[in-house]
Amino acid sequence: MDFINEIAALIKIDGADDRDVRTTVTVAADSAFGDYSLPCFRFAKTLKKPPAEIAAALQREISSDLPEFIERVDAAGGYLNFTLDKSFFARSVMNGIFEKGADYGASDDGAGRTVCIDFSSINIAKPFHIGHLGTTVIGAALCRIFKKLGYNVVGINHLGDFGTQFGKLITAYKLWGDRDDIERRGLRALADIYVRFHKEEEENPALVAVAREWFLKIERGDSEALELFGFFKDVTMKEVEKTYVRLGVSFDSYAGESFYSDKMQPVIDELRQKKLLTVSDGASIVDLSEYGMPPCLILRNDGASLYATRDLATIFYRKKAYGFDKCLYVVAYQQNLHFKQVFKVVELMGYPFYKDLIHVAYGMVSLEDGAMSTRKGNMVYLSDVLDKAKEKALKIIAEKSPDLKDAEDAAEAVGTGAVIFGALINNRIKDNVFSYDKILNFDGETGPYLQYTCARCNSVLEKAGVRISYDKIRGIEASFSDGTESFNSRHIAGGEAYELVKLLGKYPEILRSAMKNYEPSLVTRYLVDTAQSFNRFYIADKILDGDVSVKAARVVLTAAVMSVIKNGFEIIGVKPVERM
RNA sequence: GGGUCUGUAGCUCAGUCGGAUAGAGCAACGGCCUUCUAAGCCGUUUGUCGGGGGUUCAAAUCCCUCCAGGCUCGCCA
Repeated sequence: MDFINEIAALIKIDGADDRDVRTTVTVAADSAFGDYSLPCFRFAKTLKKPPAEIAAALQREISSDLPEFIERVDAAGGYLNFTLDKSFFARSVMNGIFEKGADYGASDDGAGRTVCIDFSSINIAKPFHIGHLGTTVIGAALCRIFKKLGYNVVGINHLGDFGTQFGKLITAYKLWGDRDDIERRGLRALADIYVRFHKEEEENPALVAVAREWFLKIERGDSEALELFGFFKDVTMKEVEKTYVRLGVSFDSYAGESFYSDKMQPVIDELRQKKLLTVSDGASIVDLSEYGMPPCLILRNDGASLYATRDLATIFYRKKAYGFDKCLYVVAYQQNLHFKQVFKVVELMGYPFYKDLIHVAYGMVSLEDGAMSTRKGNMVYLSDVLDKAKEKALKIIAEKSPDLKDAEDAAEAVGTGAVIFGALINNRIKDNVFSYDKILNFDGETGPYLQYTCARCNSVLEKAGVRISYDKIRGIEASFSDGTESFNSRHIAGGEAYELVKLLGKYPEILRSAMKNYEPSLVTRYLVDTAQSFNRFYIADKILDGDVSVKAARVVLTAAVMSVIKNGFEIIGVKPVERM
């Protein structure tokens, strides 16, 4: 139940409408005050009374007829503080978690609505590096969040599989390529000849003309060119798929740039017909000066299409094919202007759904010694990062849990978990300087910390003789209580236990907020808060101790924590670990 | 120069549609394993919330302005 709304409904203030009251009710700054508060200062003017007096008067009114979910109401200075009935509240939260299990926090808010999410969008024949980590895990998390809230989600990997770069690659391959080497070393071998091309090009500019020729051959459907391009694409997809599997990421569509190469002409025609296209320096542009933006380039002076042209074709195709209610682009903020321009052009073309196009921008990754560059071969491969993280996890396991079975699996989960967590803990707009020291830190606010907490829960539950899975969680409370009591305030008397219950109750709201703000870090951060709270509880209140009913309640609470953490793990793509 | 984002503890960051003493983690130092996983917990220490104005009963949060940094500004994507 929504306690803020329930509480707001109790409060009647002359001259203030219900909405004012509802938006003023807040979560209490400190549990010592209560659970929720109404600061009365803003009503002082209309009521012509000091805030403290208003609070006191409201306190008298409301106290006379308290609903069962409120234990007490206090006036403190200008604040009116509400303390919930802990038993009622805890039961309400626990029941929600046990009844819904894996569906806790789910809703049908998005029923009948479709959202397209364009993310990861790697380039064929180029390294899958740490720069791609952000878009990949943020996009995947957003897909899961929207799905959980009832939306139909289409995850799209908009492949970079079009452009002169492929002409360059074929040229390089014809000159120095070795098919066996490429089959063996994959993207690294392709990167090598690509780098070499750029080096040799400086001394031999004629190579560029050769590259252009090869790209034209691809476009014209020349069989050799297509065969080679297909080969590069196969090599790429085979290799990146392994990394996607490790990250737990999948897509509904891989339609990339080349897919739209024959879908641009109608857009160009429509722009012309709507008199939006003007010619400037030989190029065709949409003038956006009226909106304080540089022009959007549609056709080069040689008539070739551009990035924006393809993005427009993509938008109209997706609208037609999926009928999206929202289309998200999880793309780095370097392209802020590009998307602003393209969306503006859609608006100028007269399509109201321009409002549903959203650029979910995220910060850039750089190396400690500067920016990454494919051409210079200066980059960190994502698969290397995952490998090193696993290796480190394996080392720690050997130290701390030498008897662990399935150490390999645990290390893979923990290492990958650390990497994913690192990309999802901060607000997505923040820049990131990559360092192995940082990403391989497993102490404090990290993925392994969350997994460790999960393993701790699991261990307690095993000792308690409870095997937890979502479908079985429902019976636990019954089997552990002595039959005469259900979850009540005595069981959560310790401050830590109650704080934990409050946090668990917040999860559904966190998911909604993460969706609204396109911000998976809210979920990650919430999991950290919950894990911290559980670990404090674990130390403060010995779980498998005390009388039968207190013990039962604590075990139930532990099961609830594990359930919610696993639930959150599914969202952010971190794998739970039973032992580590 | 225009646009835009960022600026909070030594470092990395939460908190920002205004609310009660500004919070975590890392790093440092000191405690806690006679048994629910010490990848943990507790304690100590550190703040001109970039500067200055303004609005308000109340500002890290809203407005103005300045400063610093990132990104971006026609034929790459």
